[in-house]
Amino acid sequence: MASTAKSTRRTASREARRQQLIDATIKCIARKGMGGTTLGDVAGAAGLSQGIVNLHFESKENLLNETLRYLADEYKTQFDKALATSGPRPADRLRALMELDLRPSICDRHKISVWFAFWSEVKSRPMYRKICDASDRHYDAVIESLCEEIIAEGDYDQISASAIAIGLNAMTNGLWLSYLISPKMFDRQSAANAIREYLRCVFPQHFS
Amino acid sequence: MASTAKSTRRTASREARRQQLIDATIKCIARKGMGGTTLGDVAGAAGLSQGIVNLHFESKENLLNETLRYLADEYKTQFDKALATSGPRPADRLRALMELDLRPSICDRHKISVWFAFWSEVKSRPMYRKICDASDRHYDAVIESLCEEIIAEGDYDQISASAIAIGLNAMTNGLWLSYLISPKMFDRQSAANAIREYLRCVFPQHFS
DNA sequence: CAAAAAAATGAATGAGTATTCATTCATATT
DNA sequence: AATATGAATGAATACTCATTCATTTTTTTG
Repeated sequence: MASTAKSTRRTASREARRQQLIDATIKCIARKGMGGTTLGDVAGAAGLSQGIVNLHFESKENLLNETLRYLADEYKTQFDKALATSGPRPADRLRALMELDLRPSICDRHKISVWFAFWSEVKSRPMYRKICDASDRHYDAVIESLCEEIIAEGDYDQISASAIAIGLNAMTNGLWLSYLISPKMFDRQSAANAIREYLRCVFPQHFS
Repeated sequence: MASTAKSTRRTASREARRQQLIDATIKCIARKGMGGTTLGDVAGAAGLSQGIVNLHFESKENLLNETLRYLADEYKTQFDKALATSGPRPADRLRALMELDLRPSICDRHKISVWFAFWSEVKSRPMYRKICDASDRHYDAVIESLCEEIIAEGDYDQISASAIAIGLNAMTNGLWLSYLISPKMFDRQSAANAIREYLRCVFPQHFS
């Protein structure tokens, strides 16, 4: 069953329980899609009872909002950490960010399908857009300023940092989609190749 | 409306009715998301009655499969046409394909959100994957062989046609996502810039 | 034109689902 | 040991939605 391994406690702190339910939600959306996920499924996956989600989250809508917020926070944490632990040179930092998106903990088919589930409803649920938009702009800005530094360092003329940043960001998201649709054909390896080839062509002095 | 202008006929050919319902489905998914779309909504959007979908499609599952198939066919038609009407040189043909993905009839926020809705359920609905996977591989193969021709033509060393094709494909899909999430910030213009910049760096002799 | 066939309607059905709430139970406090 | 607290349960409720089907409307056929 699902409630295993945790402990023999039947009660947990409010925060622990909420996190457990968010984890279960992610698992269910990956397995059955956003539309196919019921509160019963979520409670079941968490090894808990029927009414538990409403007890901790009031409504399904709220649970989904919090789940997206968790995914966004989780990504931001890893993003910041990747930047913090990377070398000082802008090329190293950019490389670290690109590697981040292909790390197994992030480039995981289950999680990717959950991201797409939320993205697909961005148009009908303003809250989803709000959460995604804010983060995305931030990542774009960071990558763009790294590109600017690299351009300033090297002998690169007539290259638009903004266009490169937008393209890089788009490429990583698109590679996730390829992996989601054709996991056999587009593994992490070929995705890494595509990004490496891109960086090699744009910034030949820095990436070779 | 869809069936208007023709005549006062209240009945339409089987094919016309099916298409009308598929159009209504696309409209509903764009407006309310995949999960929020009911058969009542679809019938209403088509200006027809409650049971109409089951009459023409047997089941909701069937309607959704056919809708995805229609989207895939529609894209394939435009893809083939773009290739057919483009110049003979591989660089021109590649440019034509890239422009295709940014054409308003394809890079339309409603339609994009529907694509994402289907993609997000690829993992839980094998049929969706089957439909998407086959087309995607074909487009990748075409783009890859164009890249190979371009590489053979020019003085490009150590460039992997496969990696470039995968990257290009991923980038266009990713740009759709950016447009979906931040339509104000990522318009067609900046998307076109990102692709142009990429091609300029990879194949400088052909794209400048 | 009459009869038969086909298309469309929309009310009824029943399965499924989010939400509520009275009750149970584990834990902490006295 | 007795009491208090609030987490958790799971049956009951209210509601939504896909599907069915008896009936009506339209088209086709002989």
